[in-house]
Amino acid sequence: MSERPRRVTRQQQAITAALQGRDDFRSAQELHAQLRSGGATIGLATVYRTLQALADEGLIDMLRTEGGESLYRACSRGHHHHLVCRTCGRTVEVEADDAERWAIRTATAYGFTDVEHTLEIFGRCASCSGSGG
Amino acid sequence: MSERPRRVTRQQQAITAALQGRDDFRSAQELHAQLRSGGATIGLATVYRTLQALADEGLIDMLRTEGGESLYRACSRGHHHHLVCRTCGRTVEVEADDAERWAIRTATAYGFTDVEHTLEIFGRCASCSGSGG
DNA sequence: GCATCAACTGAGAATGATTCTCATGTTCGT
DNA sequence: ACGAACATGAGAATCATTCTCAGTTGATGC
Repeated sequence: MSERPRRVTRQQQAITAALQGRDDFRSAQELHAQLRSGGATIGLATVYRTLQALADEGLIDMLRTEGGESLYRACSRGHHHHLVCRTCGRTVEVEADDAERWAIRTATAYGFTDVEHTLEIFGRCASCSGSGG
Repeated sequence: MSERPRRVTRQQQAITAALQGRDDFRSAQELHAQLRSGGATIGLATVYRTLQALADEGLIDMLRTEGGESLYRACSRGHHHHLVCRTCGRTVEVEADDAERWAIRTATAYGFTDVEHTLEIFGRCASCSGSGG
């Protein structure tokens, strides 16, 4: 349960910087491509490792698309959830205190411990609602 | 938006029967292995196709594990969510009317339409809490 | 019962994201 | 600067899922 010491490397700084620069979710693959095209020398494995480690420590935010792909984003506050536009990918951070409490209460009621939950809302945002149907 | 006509084949019946027989979630791979070891002649692709088609029509229930694997189960009622034990895999169906309403309300408040959501709760059930920690 | 045709099937290849391997490169403590 | 442990990265390996396409089978008409 204790976090291991982590060395400060050029690659990790590059990843962190790339995340800080923007506020949209990106996959490890995208991030890797962007870093490479930005001149950085970094391997895909390192991007995956670093993103997972950061997400693990709660330093960045992660969500999984319906296609099973993991997306990452620089994340601010503690625990929250996302409203994702399935057309343009825009995301809105939402706080889900109620839903959260409900999840924990429900799980506890059934005798479950060590409870975690995933909650993502997918839809079409106002800008994209007009187009395809 | 209209469901295509579907022929009644031996394979689909086998899959449906296998699902009806039990009440736990299984992956397409597991289901395939079970059908094969049960003497059925069925291909993996068919299992995947059929499960997806059934889930698509809402005839069976599907959830995605944290590892990104899709699990299926014969499903009764309409929309609901699951409480999954991460140790023994036991699942409890829970109704999440409140959480549901919250999700829709929140999404609508942000101008989103065509809203869907995923909500899974993972934890350790009472039977498994005693063991490993 | 038999022919016909389109939908269904299935073995294996293809795909695509993620993880693993392990030799090499870096960081950190001294 | 030195050494040792940790990090890196190119590419292979893994693993679930999807695709391909020729052969099979169910539904239908006669």
